[in-house]
Amino acid sequence: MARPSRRDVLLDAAERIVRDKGANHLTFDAVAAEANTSKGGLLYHFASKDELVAAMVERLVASFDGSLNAHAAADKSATGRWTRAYVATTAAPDGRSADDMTASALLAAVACNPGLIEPLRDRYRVWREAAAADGIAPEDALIAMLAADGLWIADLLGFAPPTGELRARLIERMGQLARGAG
Amino acid sequence: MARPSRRDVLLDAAERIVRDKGANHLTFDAVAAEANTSKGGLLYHFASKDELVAAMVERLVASFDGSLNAHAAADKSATGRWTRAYVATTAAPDGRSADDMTASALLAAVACNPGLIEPLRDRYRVWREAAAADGIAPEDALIAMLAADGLWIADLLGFAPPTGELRARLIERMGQLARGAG
DNA sequence: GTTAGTATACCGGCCGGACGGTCTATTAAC
DNA sequence: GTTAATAGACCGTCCGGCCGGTATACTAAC
Repeated sequence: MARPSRRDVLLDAAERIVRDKGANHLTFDAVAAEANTSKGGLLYHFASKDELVAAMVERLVASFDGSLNAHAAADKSATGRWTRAYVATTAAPDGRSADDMTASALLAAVACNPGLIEPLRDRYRVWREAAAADGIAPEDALIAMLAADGLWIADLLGFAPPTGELRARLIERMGQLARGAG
Repeated sequence: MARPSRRDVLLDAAERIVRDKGANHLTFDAVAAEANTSKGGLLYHFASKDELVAAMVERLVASFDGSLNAHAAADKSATGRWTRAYVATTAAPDGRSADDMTASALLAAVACNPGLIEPLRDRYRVWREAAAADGIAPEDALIAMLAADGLWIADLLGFAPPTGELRARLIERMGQLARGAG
């Protein structure tokens, strides 16, 4: 991975702030300090707070889409491919919970300006369509995706996220649904 | 227990603010104005913002628990009872759900002070235990619950929430899982 | 039944600090 | 020397929280 651009460094800092201190502590001063830069330098790259948060969301969407496509491309079976790719991208196996980076973008957006998640909504429409045309029962594909989202939220907010063997069986079960073997 | 109604009026106002304007617009001034009262009067009931948000979370937990127990009590079959109760409480049949309270309290807590959702975490541990001892495969119970959460999030954030017949089939499918007929 | 005392509920001005955003100066790169 | 990038002082506003004061209601002494 090449040296991250200044933009990415700043976005990383913003995400760390949200993760460690909460979305309402996402301020220019805090982000600049976290990134060891100045407010002016930060403002040069993101002219407003909405712009900063929008960039966080944009990066999250790109990252998720990339992972989704990679999983789908590596999947040999066509049946339920996109559903499996979605589940694999969203639901972390164990230990390492869902990546805080994507969570930060989402939390920052809903706290700061709910309209900023519109790009995510657009992508969701596409992802759902892909899963609906995946060759398996649409409601099975949907259950697998929604359960993956639920697991991600449970990890993120600490809502008794399943661990160990139960988690493994859960993810295996989601895979079953995505294979049309519900 | 009969809480003083004024408290509930103020909490209702706070929820409306979060729902209509976003979590970062939840201010004392805004809540007081929304409730047609004064900032001082509001501060009399909630000495700090954390206290206000904590009360929102507390009310949400009580409400959810009440609905959960009501559904469970009305369920004739013991097998998968708590799983079904959880799904029924969380996943709205169609259209808008009565979960403004959950959404507002959760968003406010996450934005304001993530530590304030601790009571919710505690309850989740209990809910999960109930579902795990529900007489059906634990991973099936878990999938149903997580999918219900995922559906709720999709509704809340507008992530292509399923509607109409697909949604009906989805909820029916969750019911199947909760009956042990996965 | 009036008076004094006390508790509850509420009002709204005010302060200090934080925040989003602007502006000008400075440095780095080529 | 021009441009990209960074620095940081500064401004107006907003926000959380405090505080002095008011109104009502209840109690009890006399």
